[in-house]
Amino acid sequence: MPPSTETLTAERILEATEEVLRRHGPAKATVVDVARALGVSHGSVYRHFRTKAALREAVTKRWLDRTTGMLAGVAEADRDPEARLREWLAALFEAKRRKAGDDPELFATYTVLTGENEAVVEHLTELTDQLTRVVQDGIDAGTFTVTAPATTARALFQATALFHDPGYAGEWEKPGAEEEFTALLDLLVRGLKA
Amino acid sequence: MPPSTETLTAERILEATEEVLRRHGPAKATVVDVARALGVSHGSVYRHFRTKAALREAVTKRWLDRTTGMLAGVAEADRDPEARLREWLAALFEAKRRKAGDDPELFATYTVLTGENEAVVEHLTELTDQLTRVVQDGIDAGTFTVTAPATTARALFQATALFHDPGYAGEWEKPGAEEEFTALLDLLVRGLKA
DNA sequence: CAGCTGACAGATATTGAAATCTGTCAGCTG
DNA sequence: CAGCTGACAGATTTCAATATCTGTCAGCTG
Repeated sequence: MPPSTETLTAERILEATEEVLRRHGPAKATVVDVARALGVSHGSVYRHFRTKAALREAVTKRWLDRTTGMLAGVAEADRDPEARLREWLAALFEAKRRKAGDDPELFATYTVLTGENEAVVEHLTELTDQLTRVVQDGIDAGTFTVTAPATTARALFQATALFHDPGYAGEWEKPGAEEEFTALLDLLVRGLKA
Repeated sequence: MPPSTETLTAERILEATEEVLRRHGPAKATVVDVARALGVSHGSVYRHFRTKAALREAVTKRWLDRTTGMLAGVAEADRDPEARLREWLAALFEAKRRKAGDDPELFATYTVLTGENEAVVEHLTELTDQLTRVVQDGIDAGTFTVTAPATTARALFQATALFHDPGYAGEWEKPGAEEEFTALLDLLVRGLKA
């Protein structure tokens, strides 16, 4: 609507794309819609993003990076490793649950987007790397008695998939979910400390 | 094709339905197809199953019960609880992986069917009940030091979702899958024995 | 008369023609 | 001339007409 006199930047296109996705959903959001929202021709959008897929990937990466950044803070906090591990996994669960609960349609939109992207692979790698660092610290501190931090971190991440994989979003608001998460976390921490 | 002279039974209808599902897939398999395969009118099928959904549910239940029965044998074997637990989870993973690998289309068909049914809830309950018995035996034998067998069994089942939930079937044939499964199982068993 | 048939109404799926979208590019504009 | 436009070809989506399916039931058949 606002034809705007500002220069057309990748950043402005990404913002407009998010808005169009929010309004129309992943199936109906078109590059033409994005151009219209910016008051430019769709050819201009293709000057900044080679394909529609590249544009969607960039928006997805942006969204995933917000979570990654938030969790990095929790992972690096200067506390004892067990508390940090518990806090990190709880923060991941809580962040996902909040997003899914607050705006289910937008969450569904991003679930579709992450499903069609390769960007999500890097994201998962980054998250398990953060977890690996926490596990390593726990080993160094003598709290955890496991030997392979990277393998263990992957196992922890996979074991808690039910509480962060978007495919299970429907389970997150059920009554016993919090208790089940705690029970699982307790079992895993027992395993780490042996 | 064979109009058959035998009586029309629920069992024969279920077999024909499985065959039609195998041939046409879940989206295109119709009650008319099933009737045609049996050489009867579709009205006759409705004499045995009130709705198409009921028919599909019966076929699904049948399929799920095969796995449940197989695992019951593993769960009841007279061995030490830790070995039984490992064997049970490995058998579950192996059974799913084999089904998905041998006939991906049929597996996809049943994945759709289980997704639309309530029958799957009972199935999951039955499986966690089997696991609970193994955990209980482990506690009784003094091998496992956890306290709540049912809660722990649910945690174990959820933690291994990546290796039995059809949604992750694509991961099962990847190179490191077996090692990741073992790593996770080791961590969980450590937790049980504390 | 128990069990099956086939016609029927309303719901759902298929189809193909028309509309829209993606990605390109020659040329316009400031 | 750097950046934008708008027309275009081919791919994809939409939409409405048509066909098929689901579930019922009155009546046929052995």
